[in-house]
Amino acid sequence: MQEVGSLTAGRIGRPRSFDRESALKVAMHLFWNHGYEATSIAELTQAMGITPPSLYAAFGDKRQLFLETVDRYMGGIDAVTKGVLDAATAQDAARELLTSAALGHTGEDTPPGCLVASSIISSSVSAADIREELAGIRRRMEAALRVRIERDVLEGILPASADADMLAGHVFAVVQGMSTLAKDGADRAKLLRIVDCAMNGWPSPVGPRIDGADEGTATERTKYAYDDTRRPSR
Amino acid sequence: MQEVGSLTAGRIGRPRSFDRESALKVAMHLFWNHGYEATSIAELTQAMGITPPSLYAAFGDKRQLFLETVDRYMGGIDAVTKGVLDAATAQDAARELLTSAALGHTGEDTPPGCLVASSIISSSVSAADIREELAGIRRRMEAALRVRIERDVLEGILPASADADMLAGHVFAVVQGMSTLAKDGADRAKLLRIVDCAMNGWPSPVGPRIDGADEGTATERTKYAYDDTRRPSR
DNA sequence: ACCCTTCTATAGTGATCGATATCTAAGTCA
DNA sequence: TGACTTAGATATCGATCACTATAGAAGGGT
Repeated sequence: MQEVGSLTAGRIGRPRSFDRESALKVAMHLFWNHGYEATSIAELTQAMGITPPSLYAAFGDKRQLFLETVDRYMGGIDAVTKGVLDAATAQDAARELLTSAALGHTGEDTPPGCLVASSIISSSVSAADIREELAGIRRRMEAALRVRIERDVLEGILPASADADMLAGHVFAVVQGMSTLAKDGADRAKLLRIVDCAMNGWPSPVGPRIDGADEGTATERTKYAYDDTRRPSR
Repeated sequence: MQEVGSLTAGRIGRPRSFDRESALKVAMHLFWNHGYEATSIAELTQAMGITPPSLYAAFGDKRQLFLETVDRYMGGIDAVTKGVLDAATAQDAARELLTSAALGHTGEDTPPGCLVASSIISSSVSAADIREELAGIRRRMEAALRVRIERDVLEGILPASADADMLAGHVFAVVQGMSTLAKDGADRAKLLRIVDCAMNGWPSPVGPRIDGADEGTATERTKYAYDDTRRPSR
């Protein structure tokens, strides 16, 4: 996904006259607003201030451009899964995922909803590969959370009756659903209360107290400073 | 939405050579699979076994055809909201909504996911009205559940601390999210367990026992017989 | 039988889709 | 400065989009 030539100091030939990074950001916002298929090359080039040949030369094609915006949006999917696995408890990881989603879906300077969630639904036959790619991202994140939950069960932090598959599935169902609600106009406060509601169903910890475990509700923790250059969640 | 002439016994002129009802069912399945925008007139006419002029004569245009399939899918939205308001308790209504959704999203003879949820996301500028129509359907159902919850609070069945807006929002976030999970291959058992997880967060009833209130979990209640001619949920 | 109405099929409307061939402008190197 | 390399702009590609004008086919009413 990285340009080869951009690493070399002196490029021969005419240098690019637009900023690739800011153009990518514009494209991300467009995809974020309308989804993958509903965003046309014409819209993209107009908003990015470049012509179609420049877009194709710089980003490959529409598909690659979209996947690159997704990668930028996620801040690297590994960052998300790593955050889940590194959380103090599985419950913290779940709450963190949900809260990040609620905040990310209602940013002031970003379109409502989730870039990935907005594009994962639409499924014309030609975009089946895009859909599968996005589904894979969600599955990897869900798997990370599931593994984290199972670890807590093994360590006795969560009761043995805790169903990791169910809990992780529920979390990502809520993440996905909050994106739609945000697109329909739900504000940040409502989403954060939904996060609290979603976390109410978690089994109580049974083990010893965990250092650094955060038991505060999402609505108490609106202290996040969010920008759209690095987006840690979907 | 009903044809005027179909009510009169003897129609002058050549009668329609295809079954309107079964053609509508085919169209519903296509929209259900790919969403509103990703389903083309060419796909529709081919699958329905008719030509474009016949489609437009019988159903108006693509938009009206889709809205008619949605109406058929919901079995009339009033049926859903009435079911919510008539439930024994708000908690029963919520569980019923979630269970119906989990079952409807994983029917054996129907596409995975939800017809409405699959089309509510994709939002090209030209389909903004469709999107708003679907969002209105969701909002009306959510409002019905919210009213039902507030009634239980007033009657002392739910504690005064119960947040109706939050609880209703959470339910429909899960409904929406389950549709995506189903499209990604989640099976019925997983969705039903997610329903149980979602209902775990509900506040405990504080009032006297309600006759007919059902406290069973969704996974115990897989006894539903589902067909796709009447679809009570999204 | 005829007329009249409606349906169906062929074909094609302009618009837009993603993607490019071609040519010119604008730079870096020797 | 001249040779080389790449970016940008114009124009357009074939395919597909939702939709329809036209004309022939097929039935009911009398």
